[in-house]
Amino acid sequence: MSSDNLTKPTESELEILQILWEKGNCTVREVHEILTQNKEAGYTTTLKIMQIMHEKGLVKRDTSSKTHIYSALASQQKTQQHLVSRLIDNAFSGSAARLVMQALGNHTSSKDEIEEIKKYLNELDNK
Amino acid sequence: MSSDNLTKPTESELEILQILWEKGNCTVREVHEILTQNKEAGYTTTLKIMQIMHEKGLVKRDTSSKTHIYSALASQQKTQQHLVSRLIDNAFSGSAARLVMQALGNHTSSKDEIEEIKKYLNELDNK
DNA sequence: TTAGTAATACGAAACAATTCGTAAATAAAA
DNA sequence: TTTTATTTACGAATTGTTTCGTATTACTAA
Repeated sequence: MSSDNLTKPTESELEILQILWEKGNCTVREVHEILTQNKEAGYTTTLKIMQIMHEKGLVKRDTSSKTHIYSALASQQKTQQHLVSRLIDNAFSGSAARLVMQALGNHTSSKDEIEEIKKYLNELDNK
Repeated sequence: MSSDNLTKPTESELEILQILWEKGNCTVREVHEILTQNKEAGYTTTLKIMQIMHEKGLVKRDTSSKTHIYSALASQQKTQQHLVSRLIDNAFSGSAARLVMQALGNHTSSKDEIEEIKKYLNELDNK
């Protein structure tokens, strides 16, 4: 499958994708500024990874001006779906329920969030 | 932190850990047989990975007889917890609820599983 | 005892991801 | 125009993972 690349970003690539998903269009500089709020990294490192992401088809870029503008090509929905499925298979013996309970148990979720999930479960029932 | 290794197994290591979590004690041969039900791999490859896991402290082994007996040292619970947290931070902007819904929406979960999760959510409410 | 089988140990090759130095191109400022 | 700063491009070093060939050791059966 040629779309394999689209769903298997590395961790560094994921960090960048998250920024692009949220911001839409970004220069390397903008992405780099956000990245380095949390961790150390050289500018050319960020640049290189984004160039590789372009080669892989994870992002597209507008090169009409000297400073290129990047945006995500990999869909947030599909990427998340793929990562979750892999984790379920990989570490939870294929049981989505076990992953869900692990996720809810240890990440402090607000009452609102829990209500939302209940609503969601009821909808699943009615199918 | 020295326990970092315990919670960041590679994918190959996770495959093996899953087997050890389920079976308890295993020889390399046993693990290898199970692994190769799903994918190709040479015996010495499986062996090598298990040896590295031993160096890293992910597994322990009994070497009193020629055929070594391996078992998991990394706790299933802690490893899963760590992986889920990372995924939530990494790909779901920190929202456990979003991950949960993604997980439930795309993995076909049985009615029993869904009931179990509902029960679990109600318990969470009562805390 | 000898031949064959199955195990471990070890090292190195192959591959992928990350990091960064340096050069070249472009644009902006002096 | 000349200098300075910013950007891209490229290549190479580093690190980590996976894979496997080969040697050695121990056990089993002929």
